[in-house]
Amino acid sequence: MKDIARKVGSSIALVSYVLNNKEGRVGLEMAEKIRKAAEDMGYQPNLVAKSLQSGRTNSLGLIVADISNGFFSQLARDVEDEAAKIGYTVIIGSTDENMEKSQRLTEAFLNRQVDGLIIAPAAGTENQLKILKERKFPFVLVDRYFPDLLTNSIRINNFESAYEATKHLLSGGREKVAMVTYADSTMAHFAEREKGYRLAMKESRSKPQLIQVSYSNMQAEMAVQMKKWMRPECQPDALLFATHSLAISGLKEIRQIGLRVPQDLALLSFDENDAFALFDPALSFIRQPLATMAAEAVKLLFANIRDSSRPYHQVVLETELVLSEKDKKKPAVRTL
Amino acid sequence: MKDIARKVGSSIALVSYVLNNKEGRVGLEMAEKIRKAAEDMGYQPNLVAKSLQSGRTNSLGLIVADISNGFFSQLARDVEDEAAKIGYTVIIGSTDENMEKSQRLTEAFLNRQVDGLIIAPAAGTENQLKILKERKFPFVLVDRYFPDLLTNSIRINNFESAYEATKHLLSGGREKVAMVTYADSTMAHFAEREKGYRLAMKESRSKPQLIQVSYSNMQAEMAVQMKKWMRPECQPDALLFATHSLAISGLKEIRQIGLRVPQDLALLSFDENDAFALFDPALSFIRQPLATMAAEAVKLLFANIRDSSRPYHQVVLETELVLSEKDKKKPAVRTL
DNA sequence: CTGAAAGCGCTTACAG
DNA sequence: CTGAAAGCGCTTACAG
Repeated sequence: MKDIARKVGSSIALVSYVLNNKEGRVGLEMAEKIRKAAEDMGYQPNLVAKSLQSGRTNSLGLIVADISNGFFSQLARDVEDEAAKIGYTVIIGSTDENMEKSQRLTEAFLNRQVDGLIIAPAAGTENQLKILKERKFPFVLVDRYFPDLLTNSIRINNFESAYEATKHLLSGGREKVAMVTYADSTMAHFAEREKGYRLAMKESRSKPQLIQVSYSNMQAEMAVQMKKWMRPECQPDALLFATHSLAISGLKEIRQIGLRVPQDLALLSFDENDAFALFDPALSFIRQPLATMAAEAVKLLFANIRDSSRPYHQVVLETELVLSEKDKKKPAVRTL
Repeated sequence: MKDIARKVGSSIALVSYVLNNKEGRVGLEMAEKIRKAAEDMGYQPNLVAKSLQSGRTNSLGLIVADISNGFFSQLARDVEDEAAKIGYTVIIGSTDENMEKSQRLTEAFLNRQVDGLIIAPAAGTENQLKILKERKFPFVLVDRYFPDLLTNSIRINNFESAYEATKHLLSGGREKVAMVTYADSTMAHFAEREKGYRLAMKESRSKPQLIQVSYSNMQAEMAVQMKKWMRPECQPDALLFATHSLAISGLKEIRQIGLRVPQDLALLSFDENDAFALFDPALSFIRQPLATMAAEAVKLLFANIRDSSRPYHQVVLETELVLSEKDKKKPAVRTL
């Protein structure tokens, strides 16, 4: 800008006005000269300087468990596209479900002066969120949330989704439907999925059975659990997976053990994944509306950025039970 | 910093020195007071101001085709981890293989004053890269590269990988190995994969056969192509997929058509994917060393940032042919 | 219609 | 050992 001003013999202020299209104030002739010089010299604004001045960076932080996880990478992509529409850039960080990493990421992003955060919070991060609330810093939770902490949030109807999915499995003539979920998870969205499952089981007078593995040692524990449960004398006849990661991990073991699907075992999972379509038979699954989730998250966040004392909004989205061809056509019959 | 200075009754300069541990110059007593005040007041540095002053943002831009693609999301995760080690934050953008989007992203990232870029360049973006070169802006290409444009780059040995993979398919008693790749792609890495395939075919006196689909309309074209080629009279007995996206798309059609793997068709793909392990039989694949790729990319970029006239480095990494159990045990026999 | 000046939050030579 | 000052590249009241 300094160079442009020197070249056309004006003040830096005028250059700023023209280049920001605030030129009610600037002479037409001068404006034209400035625009031309800027073009010729290939002027590109320094957004860092702009941010320091304006207090806004037009960037937002996205904090997820793991960006290499297909669920979050798709969400990230959708957030990227939504953010781009309003001129925002996205910085991404992965917590690995670890409180300390979450804390570090949050601080790093705040220091970088992001205008807001979209967070799929890790377990145990309520306090970090509370502090953000107290500071009136704009953020929106996605996927997960804390029932006791009022914030902006986007989530799916976890309870109903799990309930319907379990009902579907039961309606196929299955009785011993087990749910595969995370051990020792305190996250409300998993608890709700479990509750939905339990209610459906209760209504059909079946005994609920959880198969649990830890997040950090999933595959090894899945191997142990599957070997333990998939013996003829106690074997479930259907499994509901709480996430696609659990399903993929579980499918590997099921394949290994040599169980037949759906004869021995019917399967249904939360989330969508290429592997589900390619498994034989294709898995039915609960599709989350990720694009909508991203759009709503960005919308809420942006509204919160504009008005930091805006009331909290909670958006609950509906899922879709996507049945594979085989699941649609032939209600399963236990053949064991 | 101003508040801290006022509270302890020092100048802002001193606060800066102490908080940046450059305190050979500051009295011990004063230093201690400042540190305590900073702690009490919960001081967090404004990195935007720091960046404006220093001319460095400690952030890097990662430009890929699509962050929701498993290959790139894993790469992004590895880059994130490597960058974090040296205090860098990663901004991610997706080009959708589109030149204009690539241009916009590059400009946006430069305006945000990223210290450098890691780019999986889209076709036709040589000129954008040339401009970066002329400006001596630090960047590193990953995955793809342009043979006629000397830059920092990390890539795999595409030619040899495809050659070995094709050899493997041929060694199983197959003859009509076809390669599935992108139509009208001008990217060198795909050309090299094709060359490796062609050489292996030539050496075994087999006729090469390409099956090509476009990136933007992959699934629909894959359906057409697969129906066209997978008829008994002309059907290949093995397929080499140039990327995991092509493989997943192709597998869906193969499943649809009802071909038996490996009896009718042996399969092998570049890249790794959960779906490969869960397909029956599990697919053999060419594993790219993504973590190493990310580590080398960040290392090269960082060296380039420190020394912008550093000579260009080209790193070529080796891949690993990962054979599924079935591929290892029984060499396939044509049973059609 | 235009310019000089202050300021965003920090760093760092410079002078004492 | 410490403070006053200039400056990073921009924006925007203010005064003319």
